[in-house]
Amino acid sequence: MQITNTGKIRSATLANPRISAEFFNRPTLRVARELLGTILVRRINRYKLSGRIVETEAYIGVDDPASHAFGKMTRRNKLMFGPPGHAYIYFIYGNHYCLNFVTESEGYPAAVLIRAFEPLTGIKRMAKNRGESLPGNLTNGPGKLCQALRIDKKLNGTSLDSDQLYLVESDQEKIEVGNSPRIGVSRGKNSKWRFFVKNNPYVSAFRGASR
DNA sequence: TATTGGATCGCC
DNA sequence: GCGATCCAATAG
Repeated sequence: MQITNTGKIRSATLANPRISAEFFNRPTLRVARELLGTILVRRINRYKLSGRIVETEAYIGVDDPASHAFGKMTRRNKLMFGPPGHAYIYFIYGNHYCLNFVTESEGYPAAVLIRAFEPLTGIKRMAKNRGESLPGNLTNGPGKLCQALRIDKKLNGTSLDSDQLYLVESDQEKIEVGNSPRIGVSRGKNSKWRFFVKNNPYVSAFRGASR
């Protein structure tokens, strides 16, 4: 713990530790599960937006037919082949961005999609970014989350060591985790690679598909 | 160069 | 349940 010369405790020393790139250099299913409950922080200038991750999905290897990395490396997916602990962001359906974190060792293409988080700080600003007032409808879906946090292609490839986007450990008690097939995929429906915090109201809305 | 379909969302 | 909207990948 550091004390400044005015006797104040530095707030940085009180903050929970950051999650390092090593956390992501592990099997993707484990990373996807263990990301639940951690805190995602987005800093825009001096503003801090943060929330607790409550829903993720894993995309693993060139044999996963639902993954962008299915088959081979392309211009879009090449970050998935890169080093772990970086953001992979893509644009989809002509309207939305999706945020992923690259996992596993360099050369093996895998990532975890962040589908939803529970807003903690900067909620008013997230609401403004979304043009939406209902707190439960700000970040309960991958496209909504990116809109609320102003995440777009400019952050593609950002390291989680950066100050714009990073993760910190949470001190919350244990959570109950559920899993299911991934949402919105046309192939790879048999793999139950979606993970979510049970009974958390900020998990994405059910859409006929799975839960 | 043209075509096709998508890790979504909001509204009908 | 459906259309918006545009980019990336693939086929030609």
